[in-house]
Amino acid sequence: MEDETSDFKKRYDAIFKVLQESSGSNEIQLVDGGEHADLSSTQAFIVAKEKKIPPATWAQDFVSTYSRAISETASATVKAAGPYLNFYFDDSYLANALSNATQPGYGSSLKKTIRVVLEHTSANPNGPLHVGHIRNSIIGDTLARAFRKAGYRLEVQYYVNDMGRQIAIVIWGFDHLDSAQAEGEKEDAHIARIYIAANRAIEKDAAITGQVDTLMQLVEGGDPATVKKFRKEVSRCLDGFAVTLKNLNVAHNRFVWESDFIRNGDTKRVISRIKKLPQAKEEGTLALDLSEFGFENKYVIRRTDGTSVYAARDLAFHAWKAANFDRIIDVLGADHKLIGAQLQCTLKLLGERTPEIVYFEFVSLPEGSMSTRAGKFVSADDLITEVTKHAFHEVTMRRPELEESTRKSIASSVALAAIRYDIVKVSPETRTVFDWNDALNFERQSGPYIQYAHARACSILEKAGTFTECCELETDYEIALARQIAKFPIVIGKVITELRPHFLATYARELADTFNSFYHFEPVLKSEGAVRDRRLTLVKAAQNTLKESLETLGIDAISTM
RNA sequence: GGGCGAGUGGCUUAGCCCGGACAUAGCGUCAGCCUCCUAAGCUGAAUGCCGGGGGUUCAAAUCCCCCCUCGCCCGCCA
Repeated sequence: MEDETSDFKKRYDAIFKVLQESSGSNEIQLVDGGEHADLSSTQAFIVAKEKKIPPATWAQDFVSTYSRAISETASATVKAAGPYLNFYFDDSYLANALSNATQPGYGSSLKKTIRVVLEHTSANPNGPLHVGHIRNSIIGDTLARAFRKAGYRLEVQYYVNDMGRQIAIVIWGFDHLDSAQAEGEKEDAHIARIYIAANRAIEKDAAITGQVDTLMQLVEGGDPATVKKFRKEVSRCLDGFAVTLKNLNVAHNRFVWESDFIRNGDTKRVISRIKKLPQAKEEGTLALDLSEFGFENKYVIRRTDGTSVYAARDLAFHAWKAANFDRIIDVLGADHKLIGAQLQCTLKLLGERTPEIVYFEFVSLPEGSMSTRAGKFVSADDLITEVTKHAFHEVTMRRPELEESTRKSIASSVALAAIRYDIVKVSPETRTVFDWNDALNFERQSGPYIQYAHARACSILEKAGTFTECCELETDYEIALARQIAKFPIVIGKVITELRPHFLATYARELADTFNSFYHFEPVLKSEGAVRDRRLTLVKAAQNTLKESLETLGIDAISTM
């Protein structure tokens, strides 16, 4: 089990301390050495400035004076490359890492007691999930998996916006339009069809807006018949989402309904607390003046007619999360940045724990932004269907001898890998345009590419039979692979501290790259004796690390493809 | 108008928070590799004023200022 006391961290801290002593500086430079070394330092430049000596000279002096200390406290050697200091861990570092990496659950940490709540997806139930929504789902689900891997107690929630205007429009459509469900039509697609039709009707006849308002008042007032209708259609839409999310290997622990925060009085309670804030302004509406924090507009909490707005329910929801969890994480689209910041600011004023918010930029189509209302979107279901079809075709071309059921099973795993990886690999702040060619690409920088490396490793292990574990490495390819394997627990740690799941996507791809080079240049099954043993050990470690990486990405680690 | 984010080879993309050693990789292009562990693979080549301009620094894709372009947001919607 890796933890705060991991081998890497111990060595890092030891070297850090020596650098502190030797330079007498407050500022210590010690980073990943990349291709140069295990760790590198540019401390010489800092010291050179302070003490007016050439950096290369100081680096040389450091090596002669502190080599011994480095060796004793960090089991590492140090070399000066001009002004740069390069630190190389001794063989035990890779040997330990390799030995850990062959064990099930590699990369997991000790169980932690803090409770984390993670909210993601939370799309309005007015139509199927589309390729924009599932960016939220996949970022959120990958983070969730990384948290669990790191030993956190985690609850994943979906916040159901069941009393919004969009839903009222859907209900109006069901009441007034030809709304029968078509043969074989999925619930969420059915609801989208009615929602789109209702919006067209509203465009033609503005009077309908008044009827929609009436529905909203009825539902907030708790009119039983209206509430029942809302619940029914929202539930049906969620049933549709459940199928999509299951196909994407995305899971939630709890669906939290927005209207519950009206019913249980939480919204009222949070509003009365807000009233007491010095920033509160009651002039018909209840609103907060957050201008001292840089927010220009008023943050409205309650309408003139006494009903609450979304923000009020969201505050109640977050106050509840704050009371029950130690760390709160929300995954939201970039369009929520302003209201997210206002929410955080208000919770702070109330003295509540504030959520950490992960924002992701929009996915658009080549012809422009997506819109459920206008019916302009690529649904996640269609995406899954098309990619699976393509995957089945590819599997059949490559492995015609396999049973059809096996090919189908591989195809669905490959499709899932392609979709999830294609989305999670780009950093959240990068705006993307959905592209069928990218979605259907199963080559390098794709999920299937990483699955393929894993399948190759499995194939070798299956043919190898038993072997004696051996962690003494020789060639450059062996060492490069082991170094990459050793980084896995550090990457998991980075993903959860920085809330950036694409680090893991990049890591898994690099691990597959390194493994493929090793595979190409270092024959395993044809080698003999100790060479065979250590290469098989490496293959086992690589296979297991690829498996753990893939599974944390929510991708099946299949053993043949 | 204000706020936030982005601009990196023909296309896509990492690095930016925390400045350092030849800017990461993919697609596409070109040249190679299956009597050898799955070619969804591997090797090599060409292609970059890291949007523009200033500044800070021994050192800037990275930090600061200005400008340009694009996206999102600025509702008693959610």
